[in-house]
Amino acid sequence: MSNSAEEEWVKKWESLRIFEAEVDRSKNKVFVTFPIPYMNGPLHLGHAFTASRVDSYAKFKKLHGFNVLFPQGWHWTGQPIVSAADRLAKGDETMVKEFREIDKVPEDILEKFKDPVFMARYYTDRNRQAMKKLGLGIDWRREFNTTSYDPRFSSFIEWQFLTLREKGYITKGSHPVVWCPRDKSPVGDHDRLQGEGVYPVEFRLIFFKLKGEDSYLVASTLRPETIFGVTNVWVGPDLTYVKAKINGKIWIVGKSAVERLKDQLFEVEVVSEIQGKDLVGKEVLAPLINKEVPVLPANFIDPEIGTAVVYSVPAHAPYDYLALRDLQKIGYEGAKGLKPISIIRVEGYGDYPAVEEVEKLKIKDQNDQKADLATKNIYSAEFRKGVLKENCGEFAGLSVNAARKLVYEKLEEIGLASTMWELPEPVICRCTARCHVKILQDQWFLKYSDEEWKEKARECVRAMNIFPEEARQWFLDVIDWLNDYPCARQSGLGTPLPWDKNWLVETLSDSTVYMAYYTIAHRLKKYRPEQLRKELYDYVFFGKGEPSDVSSLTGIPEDELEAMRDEFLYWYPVDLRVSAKELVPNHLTFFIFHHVALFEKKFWPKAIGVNGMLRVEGEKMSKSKGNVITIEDGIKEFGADALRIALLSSSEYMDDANFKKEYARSIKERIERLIQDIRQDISSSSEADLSSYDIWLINNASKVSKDIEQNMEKMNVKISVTQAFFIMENAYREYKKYVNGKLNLSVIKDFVKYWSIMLAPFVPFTAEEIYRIVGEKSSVFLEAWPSKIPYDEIVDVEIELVNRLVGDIKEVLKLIKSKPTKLTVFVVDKGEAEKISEGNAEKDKINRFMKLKVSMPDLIKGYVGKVDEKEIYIKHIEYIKRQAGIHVEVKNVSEAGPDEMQRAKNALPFKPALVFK
RNA sequence: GCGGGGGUCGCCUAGCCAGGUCAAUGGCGCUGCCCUGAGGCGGCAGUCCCGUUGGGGUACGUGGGUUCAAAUCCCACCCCCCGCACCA
Repeated sequence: MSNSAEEEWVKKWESLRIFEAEVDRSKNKVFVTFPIPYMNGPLHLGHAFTASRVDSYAKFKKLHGFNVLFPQGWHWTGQPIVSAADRLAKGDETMVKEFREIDKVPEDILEKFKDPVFMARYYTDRNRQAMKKLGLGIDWRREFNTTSYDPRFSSFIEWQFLTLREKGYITKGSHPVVWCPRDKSPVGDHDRLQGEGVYPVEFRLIFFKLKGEDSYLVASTLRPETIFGVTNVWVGPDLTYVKAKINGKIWIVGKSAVERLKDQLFEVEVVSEIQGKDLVGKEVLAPLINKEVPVLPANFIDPEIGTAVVYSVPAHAPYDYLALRDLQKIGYEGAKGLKPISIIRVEGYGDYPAVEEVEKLKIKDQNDQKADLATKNIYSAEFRKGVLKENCGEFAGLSVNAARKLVYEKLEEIGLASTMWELPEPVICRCTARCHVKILQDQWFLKYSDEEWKEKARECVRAMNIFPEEARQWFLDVIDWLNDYPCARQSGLGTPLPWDKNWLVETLSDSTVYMAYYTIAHRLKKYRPEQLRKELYDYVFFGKGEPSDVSSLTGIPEDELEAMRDEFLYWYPVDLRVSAKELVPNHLTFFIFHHVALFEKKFWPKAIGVNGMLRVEGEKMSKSKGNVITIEDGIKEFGADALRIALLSSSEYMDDANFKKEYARSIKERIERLIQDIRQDISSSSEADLSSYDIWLINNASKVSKDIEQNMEKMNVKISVTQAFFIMENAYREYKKYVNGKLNLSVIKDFVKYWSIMLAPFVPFTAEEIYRIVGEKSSVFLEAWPSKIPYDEIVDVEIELVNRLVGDIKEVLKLIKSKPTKLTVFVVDKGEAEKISEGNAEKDKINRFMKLKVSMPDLIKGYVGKVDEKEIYIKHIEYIKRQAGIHVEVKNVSEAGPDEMQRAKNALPFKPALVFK
């Protein structure tokens, strides 16, 4: 179908207000939602995939007489739109290129993109068009965007957060983040040049008192339990260290650690600087074991990690062993006599795992990259299976895992340990600065760690329908795992926190209960934002207060307030929300948390659908790969309906979907051919008496209709599309073959009309087109789903038997080499069939028949001996002849001549014998 | 590492929850024939191996097990994908 024909239908739906949802208490309602997409670019096929699934369900429900609400809003909250605008303003070439070439933004528009709000508005307009063209049945009157540029929506977010705070779900606290010291902001994964997936971990700081001095060399480690194997302490001879007063002690740490310690709320007062080489040679006291060990030089130390002081455990740490070996190789005096001390027993290694690994991997020295791998191997083996040896005092016999915690606690107790956050691997910001960990203070958190809150969320998940079922456990796991979440930011777009206007409600937090806002969004548009006070929402959502009071407070008429309350009570809860699986651990779970926090149980979400991620030609879509296909382009190339089928039938459950252009193209052609064929068939056929084939055709529609009903209830859209489109098409083609082109007009009209309705949820435009061909004038969406199409099983049995016979004939014809001109089909005599099926015949025959029966479909199994097989074949003799391509006659076995009997006697019920001549 | 999902006949994909109707669905590709001036489109047939009467053999990541019977259930292993928090 052409794009312009599709657009005509969009206009028609709008003029008929087909998808505008009004409260109607005579009908049951269904409220479905698709997450608001972020407006920093055009929507792509990933969005189209999920949105089409939602839409199919909505339309399916509508055809079942439900009053359906499917609204849509836009997400503007957050940093990326602002960042993109900034980069554009600075003339960032790759950014310009992306906007021009991938997003296809016209030049005159692009110039204005340095204004982020302009950009968001522009994409919102474009994407609304794209969604309309895709045929989504959205009630556009209820649209909004999520920032202060939509002040009505902002008033709703203010209500939400004030209410959450009142209920005790918001707290203030501090939190470690990956921090860029140059940008002075947290650095997420996507903002990094290097170090993706690196997160803060806790490094233990261990204090080694300098002999004869009142200061401590502070070593950092991930493995405090190894203190029992310490042989020396390493410093970088060329690095600069400082003496600093921290928490009442004098610490000696790398100079570059000072800023990091300060960012982690340590009060640092630098006293003096000291060179690493001046520390070398001193003696320090290892805590807990009270052993004097020397300070030695090493060059593997990264001054940007930890304190630039490392204590040495050469038995279990490859770098330590290598550094020691390097010193001993050059005959370094201070390293003489130092030997690894084995303290951990671990399966797969002897006493000195570090030595073994170094030798196995043939590591040259401490500058060899392979030492990293050796370290990882030992770390992981010892963590999982290691046990502390007898030389570890009271910790002997403990697992490494347990000892790590206990040793640290003991050290902390005696005041000789502390903790700092650190990045285990370098992280480089996009601005090229090296990042470190900063503890942010005075952050606002959503208390997802709250056990009572979690329990309510679990209760909601347990009661909900979740499609597919596998996703349920995932939600429960996420709820367990979830911790307090910082819900406000200081940059980007959004709604200011009502009680602390320096902060903006962040993007995953302001998109959790907006579905409630949809119910009244169109009514709020009549009022000024300042009228939309907390009391209004309290009344609409909680029924709190009197309409008269709220009316005098807000200036909104009482009847209008009641109408809003009515909308909410009618539409809520959300009956289905669908998204891709990437949103399970965040957005969808937050959606649950906020609902159970704010609303009473009857308004908790009813169902969530989760689908896989969409790939294009087997690859993940990304701007850098340049393989992003926008909805606009997809529609232009394939048409909305072909695009929808290609997407909807690309995956089921949580499997990743794969979009292939070639496939979409073939669907486009099929749709066009289908419409053409139907048009032609209807104009060229005429009325006739009802035949078995006619009934068979309608039977197919009947079965498909029921199958789709069952599958759509479980959000199994792929199989439903297959049924509605492919199975129906195949049945139709098969029918034409049976009747040899002589279609029965009223039968195909019925069939096609049923078909148009069954297609409507999936390919709305095609459905309308076909619906029109059978002579209907308005819209297929005003029809009712054909739930009660008659079904005649005996006809299906007939056709199945005929098909089995035809299949056998073809198989034999393929095998025999002679060219027969005539076929006689010998059918078991009627009484005989019953006897065999009752087990009253020759043993061999019964055995063969039992085997045959196992391989029979249930459909025909029950009819053995109960239908007149011979009569059936005679009835369909024309079709059988056509398929066989030779003359065919049907006889009973008892009618076989002597020359035929040898084969004829092999006939079984539902398996006639074939004699070719 | 932790959690979730997967591995099916050249490629993609159905079936697995409720074991027999499974040599296994559909599409693409490929082969032959028809249509066409030719090509595309379309139609028909075929596409694991063997087989002159509808049969047999081998197959559903690998290796075991349960069962009269396993792609389907159980166990172990290998491999792939997706999340893992200040990011939408």
